[in-house]
Amino acid sequence: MARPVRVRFAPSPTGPLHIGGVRTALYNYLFARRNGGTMILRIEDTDSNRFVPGAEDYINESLAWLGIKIDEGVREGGPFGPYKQSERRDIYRKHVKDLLDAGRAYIAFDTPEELDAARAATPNFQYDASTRGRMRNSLTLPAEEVQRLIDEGQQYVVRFKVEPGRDVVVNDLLRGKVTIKSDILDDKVLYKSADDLPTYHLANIVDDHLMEVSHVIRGEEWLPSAPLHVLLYEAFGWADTAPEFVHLPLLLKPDGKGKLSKRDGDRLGFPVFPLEWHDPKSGETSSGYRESGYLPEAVINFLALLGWNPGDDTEVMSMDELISKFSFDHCSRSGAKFAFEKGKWFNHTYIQQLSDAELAKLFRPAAEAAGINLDGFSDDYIAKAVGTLKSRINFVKDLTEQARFYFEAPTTYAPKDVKKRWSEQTPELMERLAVLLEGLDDFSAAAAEPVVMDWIKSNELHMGNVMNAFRLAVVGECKGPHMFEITEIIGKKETVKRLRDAIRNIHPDEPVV
RNA sequence: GGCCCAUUCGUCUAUCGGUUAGGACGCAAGAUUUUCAUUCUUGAAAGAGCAGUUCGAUUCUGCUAUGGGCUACCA
Repeated sequence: MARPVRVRFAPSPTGPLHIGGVRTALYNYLFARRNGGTMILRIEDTDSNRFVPGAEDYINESLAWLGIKIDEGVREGGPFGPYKQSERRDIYRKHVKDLLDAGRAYIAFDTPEELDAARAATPNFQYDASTRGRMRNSLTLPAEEVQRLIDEGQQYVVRFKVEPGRDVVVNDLLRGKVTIKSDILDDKVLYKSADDLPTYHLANIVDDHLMEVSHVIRGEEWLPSAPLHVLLYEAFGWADTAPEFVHLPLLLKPDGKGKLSKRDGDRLGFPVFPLEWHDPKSGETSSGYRESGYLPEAVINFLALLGWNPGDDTEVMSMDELISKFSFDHCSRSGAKFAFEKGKWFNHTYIQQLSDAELAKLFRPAAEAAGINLDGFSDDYIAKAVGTLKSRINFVKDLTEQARFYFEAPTTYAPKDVKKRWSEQTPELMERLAVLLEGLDDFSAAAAEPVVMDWIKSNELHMGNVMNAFRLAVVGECKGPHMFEITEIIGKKETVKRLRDAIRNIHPDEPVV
């Protein structure tokens, strides 16, 4: 019974990888690593109509960014290739023929129009044992006629012949035995002559068998077709090596009804894709977690906990910790609303674990995008600057607003703060402060702060008024890190300059727009 | 319509018949702070409903309700 664990993630290249798909990939990966198994990436491109250029690269890049490592796949190779279904036509053709020869499948010539007509004529029409006898297929047509139609180049499909009157049992690791009657299954299309490609169902079973997949871990949307897959394994005579099934609950909309969709992200302002995606057809751009300033570790951690828990209260876990704790025993069976608020918190938490230098590195591209000119500032300066802001941000991109004053002197001053903190006497007070600061030799926070505090005390000044006006002059508004951390970083010259600029430029009496 | 799956605070979840139903996010209040945050403390907040099994049900069973999925020559 104990055979090597081999799992696969099998997306179709029909667009960017959805965050729900990412979670499915993650659970496959965690399970594989936990059990010393193999992670396969198989590209299921059997729908030639929906193929989207760039989607496959996107999938690879996304998984790489997230740290989900593939052992066997199109790029990685492996002993069970090819790993792209469109390159496995010969294999599928052979297996379709096997099924046909064994009488487990048949050829059907009904056109889409004829099928539509049948559906319109019969309520709840289904192509199955009760209707196949009156359709145009190799069961109803004479053999010569079938051959003639094929020779004529008529397009056809191969349908699976589902025998009615059976209870089909799917053994799901999460849900136990799910039993359904074979009567409600239809004769699914397994192969289309039009593009010489199988449908998902056939390709999936053949590949999983040939690739010796031990566990099929996929979304709940596949549960209804799982009985068909069980029947297919039987028909091929592979029932004894059929994989275990795990049907994962779906990711749902944060509000309202239904499963999470691309639209929800646009509507509620969070990404539903790991990476930014430019649709080659529509030309529209969808935001990604990476470009939105999420750390891959945070996305992984957040996603892992949407439908799984380690069995205790631990929440912040690295990939290695997730692997060491992962088990389907602690997987939930119900859909999880995608509450991205907690994702923000995870990102905040992971940012705290970054060193100042690491954060500075991430800040650079974000600053550039926001039009902050970092030229002339040393790595050390930037690291110190973002370091003072680290605890205050959820995303790297939050820095672009909050860190700006480290690189550009304020040109405007928040009207609300001016009104509250800048009185008639303030300019004179600030000039005295500027003079005091100019006289300092050591401008470090540790040295400067006590001097200014003493000055305030000995002159019986109001600390709140002094410090807030000071802050307003240096930062442009009354918020930000500790004042003397700021002044230490920007230095004496810049601090004094900003003080004098403010004295010159702030005019609280002027009406502000 | 048919079939299948699910149902604990607003959200993600713990509990594997006996608990004051725990944690986290978010929210509120307080403390800290020269500002804004951070941080810390505290608080409000849940077993869908009805039957049954049982000495005892959030936990097991059934029904109802609700939510979700599937019902293509898409995956």
